Amino acid sequence: MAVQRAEEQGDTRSAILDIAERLVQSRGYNGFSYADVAGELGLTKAALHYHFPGKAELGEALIVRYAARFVESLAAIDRRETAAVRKLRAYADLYLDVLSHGRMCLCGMLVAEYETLPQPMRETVVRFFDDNSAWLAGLLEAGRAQGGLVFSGSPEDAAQMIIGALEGAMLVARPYGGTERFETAASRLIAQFSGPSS
Amino acid sequence: MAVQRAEEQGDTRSAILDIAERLVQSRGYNGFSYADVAGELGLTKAALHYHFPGKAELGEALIVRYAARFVESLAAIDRRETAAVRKLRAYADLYLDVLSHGRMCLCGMLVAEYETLPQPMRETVVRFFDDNSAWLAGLLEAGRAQGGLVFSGSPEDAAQMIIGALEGAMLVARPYGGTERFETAASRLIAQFSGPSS
DNA sequence: GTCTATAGGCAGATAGAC
DNA sequence: GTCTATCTGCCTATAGAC
Repeated sequence: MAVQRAEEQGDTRSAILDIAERLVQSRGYNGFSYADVAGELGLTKAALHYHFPGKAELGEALIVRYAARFVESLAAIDRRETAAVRKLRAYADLYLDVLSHGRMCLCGMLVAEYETLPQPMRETVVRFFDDNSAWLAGLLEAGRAQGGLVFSGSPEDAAQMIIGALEGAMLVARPYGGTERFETAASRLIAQFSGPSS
Repeated sequence: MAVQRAEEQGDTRSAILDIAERLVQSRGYNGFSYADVAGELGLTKAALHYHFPGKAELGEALIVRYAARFVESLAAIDRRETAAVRKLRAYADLYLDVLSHGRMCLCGMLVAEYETLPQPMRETVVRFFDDNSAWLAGLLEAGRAQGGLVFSGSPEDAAQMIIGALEGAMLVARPYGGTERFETAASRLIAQFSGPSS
């Protein structure tokens, strides 16, 4: 059955991505190896090279999938929430969900190792932040127009500040365990953009 | 001359630390090697092992020196500035100075790789953040009492939020080059703690 | 203090059988 | 698709000469 073969192929590829994603999010791109992934999956390193020619292609695929899921999550927020403050909270909860699994944001981890990344990975990581910034800036601008959000300066600058604050809060929270540190920081951040009424 | 020998010994040791520090701040602990340092210094790898038995000891020494210098910078701020808002600005400028050399905060980089670090390095990295948090919390508390700073919640929570925001702003700013992104984010952050008068 | 030489291991990657 | 076998290179680290 061609369908089942395709599924199994997709399953192996997905399984590789799942394991590699977790390893990168916890140990970094330079902190994991093909041997690590193969060992967990019960395959050999050579089998991995069939699905991904090299570590650079695997890394690139990781970012592409992660970014696509993030974009979908943003679209889901737009469908689910109407109030700008609630959208902002939902955005922070995306980060919280990652941290609750003991992980760092994939792109936050990779941007730390930026200078060691192959060029294609660099560009895709930066695009992740640009996409996030654009979505957030749109949200902030609309929220200010509607009166639900209050802040000074440009929406773009505010968006970049929020992204940095959330990434940094995740980064520093991890060694302390749990999500308390992040949640406290995120709440304070959101409160700064909430109007006096809410 | 015993004195000169001691100086030269110290010089080599310092030179190793200088190069290794820059490499870790730009490439990460798992992104540099003894060969990199030895190559830049014009020595062999074996010579490095005379000064630092292993990579773990070198890494530990890096954090200890970096943290000591940071503590000294905090003391200098306390001597130089009186207004809490100006101290806060000076604190952010410590981060800005690092970024202006194209580097990430040493401990911000290491905390990303936390799970791969030897235990002694882990503890020293966490202590860096605890020390920063304590100094900042004291500053915030005094500033609020004197009326120069305005914020809600505990000084400790606010301090942790500030540290995370500054580390994250550095992290995300690097691939874009320059310091503009960081400065914009830092200014917005500080403004949030400034009273309406200033 | 620094060197040469070398050990032992793991990295990413490839060839070819099945 | 996955395997075994292997390659080349780099890694951290050590021994011993100078």
